[in-house]
Amino acid sequence: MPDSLRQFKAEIFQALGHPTRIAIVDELRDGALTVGALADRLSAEQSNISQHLAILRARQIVIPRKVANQVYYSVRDPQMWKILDLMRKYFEKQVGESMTMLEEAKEKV
Amino acid sequence: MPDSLRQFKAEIFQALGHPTRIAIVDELRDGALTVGALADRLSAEQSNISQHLAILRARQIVIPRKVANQVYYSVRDPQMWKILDLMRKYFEKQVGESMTMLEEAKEKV
DNA sequence: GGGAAATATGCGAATCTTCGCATATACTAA
DNA sequence: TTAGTATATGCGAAGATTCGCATATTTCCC
Repeated sequence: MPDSLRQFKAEIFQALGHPTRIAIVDELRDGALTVGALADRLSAEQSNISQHLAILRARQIVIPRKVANQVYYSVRDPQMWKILDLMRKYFEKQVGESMTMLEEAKEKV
Repeated sequence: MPDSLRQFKAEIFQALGHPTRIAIVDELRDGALTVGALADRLSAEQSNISQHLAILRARQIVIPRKVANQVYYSVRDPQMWKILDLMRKYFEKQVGESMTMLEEAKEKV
């Protein structure tokens, strides 16, 4: 794999490597939202959300659309959902396996 | 989405958010490798690779198998490849769109 | 047991991240 | 223009990451 691809992947992963940013991307599933709306929904400081959006924007994960006074953010590429959904499946599988291991351990007592 | 899932996703993404760790996971596609082999292939310090492996291990992305003197690492869940592959597709689509935009910009000159 | 090889860990320096607060900027409406 | 709302940015402190080097630990072999 070329270095450039690794670098790109790492940057995207890193951008997604924060709970608040995951939450932002998730909130945008049903369509664009303003910064204020995001801050409300996530109970976070406006400046904090704005900073996280700046990171997502820099990686082109999210794009701004200015309407009058406000800025609507939306996820640029719907494929991003697929990545999150795949990660959810991964999570469920991991949890399932952990449960199985716990059950097996219990039986051994 | 529950907070726990967000937290989990963020932790996995963050673990993948470094070029060296992407490279490690990629090198393991064809099977387990020892720490030394990884350090060789990636031209990195042994301790550095070991530290990155510790991070991947903590997130259960990678599992160690001790054989005599050495430790073979392998990726725990093959679904991890799917996530990386999806990210590659995402990359290719993004690059494609950037190229298109460049072309369009060129035509306007 | 003693020495060598493979891996993990401790440490400190440099860098990066994250947050809240204050403030700048952009736009609206009167 | 002035006041008000929405968003972005600057700043500094606290904490996290990353790296190389030195060293501890484990295992092997003689």
